[in-house]
Amino acid sequence: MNLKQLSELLGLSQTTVSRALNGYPEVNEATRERVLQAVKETGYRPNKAAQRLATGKAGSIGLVMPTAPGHQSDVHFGEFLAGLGEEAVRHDFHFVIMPADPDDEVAALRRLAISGNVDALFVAYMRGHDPRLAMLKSLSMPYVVHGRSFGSEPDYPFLDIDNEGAFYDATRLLLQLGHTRFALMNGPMHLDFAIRRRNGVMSALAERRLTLDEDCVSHALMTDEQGLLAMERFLQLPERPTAILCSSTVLALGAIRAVNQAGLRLGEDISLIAHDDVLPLLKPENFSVPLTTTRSSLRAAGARIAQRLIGTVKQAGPFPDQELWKTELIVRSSTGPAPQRS
Amino acid sequence: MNLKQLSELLGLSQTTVSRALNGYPEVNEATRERVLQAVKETGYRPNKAAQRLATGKAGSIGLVMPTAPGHQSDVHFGEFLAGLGEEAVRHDFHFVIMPADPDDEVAALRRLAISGNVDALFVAYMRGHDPRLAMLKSLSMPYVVHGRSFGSEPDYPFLDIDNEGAFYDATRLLLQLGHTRFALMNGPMHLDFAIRRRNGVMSALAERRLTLDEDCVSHALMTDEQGLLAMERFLQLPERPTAILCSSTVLALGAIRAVNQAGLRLGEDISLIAHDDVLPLLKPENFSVPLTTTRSSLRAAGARIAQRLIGTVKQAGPFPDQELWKTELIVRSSTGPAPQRS
DNA sequence: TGAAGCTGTCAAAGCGCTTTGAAATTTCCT
DNA sequence: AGGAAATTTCAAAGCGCTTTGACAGCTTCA
Repeated sequence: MNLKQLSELLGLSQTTVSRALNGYPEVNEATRERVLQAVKETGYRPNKAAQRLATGKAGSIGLVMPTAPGHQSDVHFGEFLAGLGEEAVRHDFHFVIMPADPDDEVAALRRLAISGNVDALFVAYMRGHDPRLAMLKSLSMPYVVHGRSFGSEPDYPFLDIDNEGAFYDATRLLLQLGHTRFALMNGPMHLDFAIRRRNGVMSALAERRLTLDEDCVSHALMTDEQGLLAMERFLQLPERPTAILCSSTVLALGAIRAVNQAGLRLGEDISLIAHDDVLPLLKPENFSVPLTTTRSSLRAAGARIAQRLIGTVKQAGPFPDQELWKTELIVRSSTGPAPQRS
Repeated sequence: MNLKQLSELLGLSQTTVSRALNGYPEVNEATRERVLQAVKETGYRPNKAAQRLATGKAGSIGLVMPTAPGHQSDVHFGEFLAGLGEEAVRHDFHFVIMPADPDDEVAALRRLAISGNVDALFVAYMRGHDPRLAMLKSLSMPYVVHGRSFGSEPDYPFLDIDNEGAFYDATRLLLQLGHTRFALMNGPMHLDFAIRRRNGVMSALAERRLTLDEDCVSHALMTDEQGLLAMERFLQLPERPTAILCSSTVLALGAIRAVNQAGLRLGEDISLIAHDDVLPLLKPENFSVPLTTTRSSLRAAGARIAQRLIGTVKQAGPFPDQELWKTELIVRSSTGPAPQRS
């Protein structure tokens, strides 16, 4: 069933039917009713590809999903998608996901943009000096970046959390508790958030003339296994750190296992603060020792970005171009005063 | 840059250029070279919407993502997507994801199919007597169901794991170890896999004239929090179960926390077998007490389904319509002989 | 009563691509 | 050399929708 058939059925022109459907004012209310009724009866749905071709609008947001055989999937991606979806479903938008090798991100993003399949782009997994930025600017298609790109001029639309501030505050809390030996369990080194979090830690330490030893930093995928491994390494250091900053509750999971296995007590021998993306499957308050965290909902960020993107496409008023969300520092039991030097 | 411009630039007709691009044999090799060269120089990309309109093929797989404010996102969804993506990227396919309220799945799926945006559908989160099945059959669009629908005639293309067999085997192992008091920590009751796993447990128990008490079954979202809560409930039962079957390693995470908090030892006081979807963020072998599991890679299932779907769209040979994958039962340390009756 | 202004409807063009069927050109065979 | 066959190219139609510009049919007002 297409427009033509429907209009023949009604004895109207395609024009009128189309207008009736799209809410144009110049069509008689009675006629519109009749059309709407027929749509219900026939189950007619406009062909999106044709609509897209005619209007240039597709009602969709494009994103690139990094994937490859052996490439670990990322919980954060799913959670973020849920946030995007929550908002998109309200506006009858959908997503076009282009899977791409992580090494091929720039090209994949360009393909997606040029394909004419999407109205706007969402970009994540930002790196330092990210090469996608230049391409996006040349594209004349709305986009929002989740995160930022360290080292690039911040002249693009983004939504980010204050990673540096979060880890600065967390570090200060631990300093106030008397800790002096710190370790950082971070995400992959090339990613922007990892760089900023590290900087946050370092600048808080610098204020006390402390430094972060190379041995006390781990950059790795954020899985519980990596958390376990990193923590085991830290614990074997001659000068064992007592304060751990951790880029994800998933990493913390493994880290805590290592702490337990070493016979140490969390919140006493070892203090730990993790960043909490508010993943529904892992609540910091339910850990056997509830976790002190810096918190910011990944899902909320997704919903907000979808809102901005869809709003821009629909030309529904201006949106702030750049948003920096503060994180909350929530103190629970995994942090405590530094143990007396043994 | 569109086809017309490109062909004018080359002094060829649109037909010839189109054919050259799409690998038709009736075009001179020299001409094809020239066209390919021009494409490189101009960066021309065909408009997908137009292609879709003309051919009826979109190069995309559609799926519905259940979402709503407050609706928990699901790790399994992301992992599955990674599997689909891994295969799709090889064939230059993409995904169209339609977010939809979980109560609106049937309608959302139909909208997606009729929109003309996708060539094939992937359907998950199957329920008992799933109403989507009838709709899919009426659709004349290829689809593959992940899972099955308990209570419906299995006359549709699917890929499923042998949930019943997995939990039957797991239960038998525990029976052989002398356990008699069982509990099952399952996913949401209406979902097909939950029904089958429960049946697997019950039929193994029935062979020994044992039953599964209502109090010893929990149906809930598969998060660590629900695992914790369910296990706490089980542990307070007057006749405490000693053998726990668990539908996910994520649930197991919480469950084990509860076991520890109760001062019980996993693998001694309590034996536990969990189903392992091979989520990259949670490896059963890294648990403080490595977990005995039934294993089947969700990601591999995703890749296989993508393969079938894409193959069907491209008419690349017939695929088996129905696949039932066996799971592996991997014994680690979380299972042990039943403790002596105290 | 006729010009002017609304309303509601329509025919047709156009979005960028593929594909059909025909035309132009080249190659082959007798 | 002459005609058939094969090769290469093309013009035009069509995919299903939106939108422009025109046109009837009614009101309205001087």
